[in-house]
Amino acid sequence: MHAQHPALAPYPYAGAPYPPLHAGAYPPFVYAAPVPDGHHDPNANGAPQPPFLMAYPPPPPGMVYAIPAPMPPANGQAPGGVYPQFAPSASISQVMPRPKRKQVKMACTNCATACKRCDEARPCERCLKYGLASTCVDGVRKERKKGIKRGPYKRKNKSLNGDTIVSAPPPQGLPVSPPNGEAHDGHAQSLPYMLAPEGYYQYFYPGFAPPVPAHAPADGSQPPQQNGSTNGTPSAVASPTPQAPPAQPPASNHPSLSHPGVPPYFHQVYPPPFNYPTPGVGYPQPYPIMVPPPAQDPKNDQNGDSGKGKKRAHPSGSATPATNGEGDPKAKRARTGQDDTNGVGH
DNA sequence: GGTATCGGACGATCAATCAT
DNA sequence: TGATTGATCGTCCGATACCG
Ligand SMILES: [Zn+2]
Ligand SMILES: [Zn+2]
Repeated sequence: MHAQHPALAPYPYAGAPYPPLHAGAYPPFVYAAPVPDGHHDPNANGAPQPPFLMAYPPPPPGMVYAIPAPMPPANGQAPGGVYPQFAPSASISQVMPRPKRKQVKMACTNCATACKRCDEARPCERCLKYGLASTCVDGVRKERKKGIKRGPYKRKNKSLNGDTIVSAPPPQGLPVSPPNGEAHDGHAQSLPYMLAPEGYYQYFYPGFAPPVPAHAPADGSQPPQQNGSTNGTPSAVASPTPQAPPAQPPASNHPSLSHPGVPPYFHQVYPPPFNYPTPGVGYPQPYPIMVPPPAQDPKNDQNGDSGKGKKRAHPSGSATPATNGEGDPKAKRARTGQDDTNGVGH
């Protein structure tokens, strides 16, 4: 009930893995390249003129920028600080990576059951809020299956430029994985255009010609994808540098690069600004033009989830897990290791 | 208005593979 | 043996249903 939504508040809990939205230090202004859409007036919606001057939006809830962040309070709380990133939009999505969602290592049983965000604290925020503190404990991770055969791997060699050359696997060794080469969801292969500084993730702006010297397109034109199907999907662009992000556990602290006065994003190529008029003024609505078309490519949807929303399976009239599924939590997570639906419970 | 439900995307982990 | 790949498992977003 204490809706603490500053401006687009993320999550209630303070120990969040991502830094607070500080007005001043955060969103610098950046330019988003005009949408190369050829025809169809971009301003038709009242969107700003091409060289959009925008500020970085506040961290979308649960999202984090995949770049170093100022260390959190260090209260033994959230493991890592990562900067929130922003949700790409249609045009942007072509080159933009999507914001990364940070997850807690282990959600408490209540949150897990309810499929809601949890936090590191033990009576987690949510449980506290709903008075479930007493039952707020983390569940038990099931052990991963072993002895599963896998078939040949595709090797991705990298050139100095960071291009990834995928060497196709044996023609017939059809592995047990999706034929498309795509791991499972859209986790596309990364395509490093420009190596990010150590410990940083790779990021790009759409249509943004990075200050790359001459041979920019890294020797010719190396199509970003290896699957050839996703024409530059968001996720296809940046992902943690494929080759082992050097000095940092993917999820957390980013040691170096703490420039006193200069916010980290300055050192880093950032995701395109979403469309926010001005920071601190509340965020009315993103400019329409940036909004991606309804779903087409399910994998491409905004936050990853696309056409969500479903009908209730059963009238909750029965043993509905009281306040968050304490009722029969485990029952949901019955499935194990299917493949497609990922071990999702429910 | 709030909370509950839940499909499915996405993140993180780690065993199987592969290169050295 | 170390590095890399990719499947598995877990988290949780976000739409919808239900309830007071
Ligand atoms: Zn919790
Ligand atoms: Zn809890």
